[in-house]
Order: sequence, then C-alpha cells, then structure tokens
Amino acid sequence: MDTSPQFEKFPNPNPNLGHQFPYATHHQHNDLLYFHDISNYLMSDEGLEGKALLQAQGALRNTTMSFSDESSISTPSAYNIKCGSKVKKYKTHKDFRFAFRTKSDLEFMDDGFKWRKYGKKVVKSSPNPRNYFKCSSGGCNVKKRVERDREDSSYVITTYEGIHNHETPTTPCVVYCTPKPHSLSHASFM
DNA sequence: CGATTTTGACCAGCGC
DNA sequence: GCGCTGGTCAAAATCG
Repeated sequence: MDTSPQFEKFPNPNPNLGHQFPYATHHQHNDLLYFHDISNYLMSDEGLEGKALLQAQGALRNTTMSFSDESSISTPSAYNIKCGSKVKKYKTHKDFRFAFRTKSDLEFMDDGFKWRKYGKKVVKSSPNPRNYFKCSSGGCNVKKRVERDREDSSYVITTYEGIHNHETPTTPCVVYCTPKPHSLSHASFM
C-alpha cells in the first residue's frame, strides 16, 4: 500500500469528504487543530483550494467549521471549530492554525496557493529540517510550516497558520485518496 | 532581470 | 541576566 500511492489518482467528485475522514482533535498544548488521518487521503498534484480544503477538512467526522460573520466569508470576523463536543472559537484568522500529516515522497505539496519560502531551520524536536513559507499573494499573511515526521520520515507534517483572504490562483479541489493501514504517530494529541 | 531560494545572522520568548 | 530554542530577516546566490 505504500508504493507511491500519492500519484494514484482517484478523483473525488465530492469535496465534502466528511464521513470518510477519521477524526480531528485539538493539540492540548498549543491549541493546534490536528487532522490525524488525512494521511489516508492524498492531495492532488493539481492543487487543493484553500478554503475548500478547510471545508473538506472541516467536514471531518465530528468536526464542523463555521464562520460567525456570514456577511464576510472571505475575511470573517471570527471562526468556530467544533471538534466532538468541544467548540473552539478563533477571534481572528491569524489565530486559526491546523496541521495534517500526509504520506508523501514530495517534500512540498502543491495546495493551489503560491508560497514563498523564507526560512529553513533544524529544530531540536526533530532531526528533519523545518521549512517556513509565506503566501506570496500581496496582503495575505498566511504562513505554513512543512517538516517530515520525526518518527516516520515518509510522512510530511504541514501546519497552516491563518486563512487566506483571497481565492486560490489555480484550479482547485480534487482530492485523491488511497486508503492505507492506520498508523498514528501522534497518539498523544488529544 | 525579476522572482525565488538559500543560509547565516538576528531577535523574541521562555525557563532557569 | 543568561542561554537555549524556534521563528524571521535579508543579502547573496540561483533560477527561469
């Protein structure tokens, strides 16, 4: 199952993959929303649109996402993430962070947005270097960090910080999926 | 030649 | 206050 499945294309007609994703939890210590098993569902090499990605992920089982200010969907004034029975409110888009873990040979996956790399750092918590990106769209302050899983370097951990205030520059949202045996190295996240 | 990446330096936060 | 650590800056190098 691990033989380069990320290029095996299974176009998903429905971006709201909700029930197919296992679950999401909050990281207790840094308030990070973690989508544990998205590694079962691999991203398109054509890109994944940001808000659609969030919405698809927000449709994870037991997880819903809503914008409290419906009049301003592109730059909502607040965000609510429901994860199981817990609801986390984010005051600003800058507060909003989430991470997911994806099995991939590719170091950096194309999510449909244009990113500018601004740093690379070897951190003590991992033998693999962490890469820092900013959205290169003017006025958009979304950042992401990309690093390989310290316990299994065939996985890439991507952390997004903030929500884009613009549309994706490329054609969005086809999610390819290949089931793989469950393995969760972040069991401590609850 | 402009955009992007690389990489060492710098800075801020935190614990001791 | 000091040292450690993670995050960011910015000049130089590289790329398209």
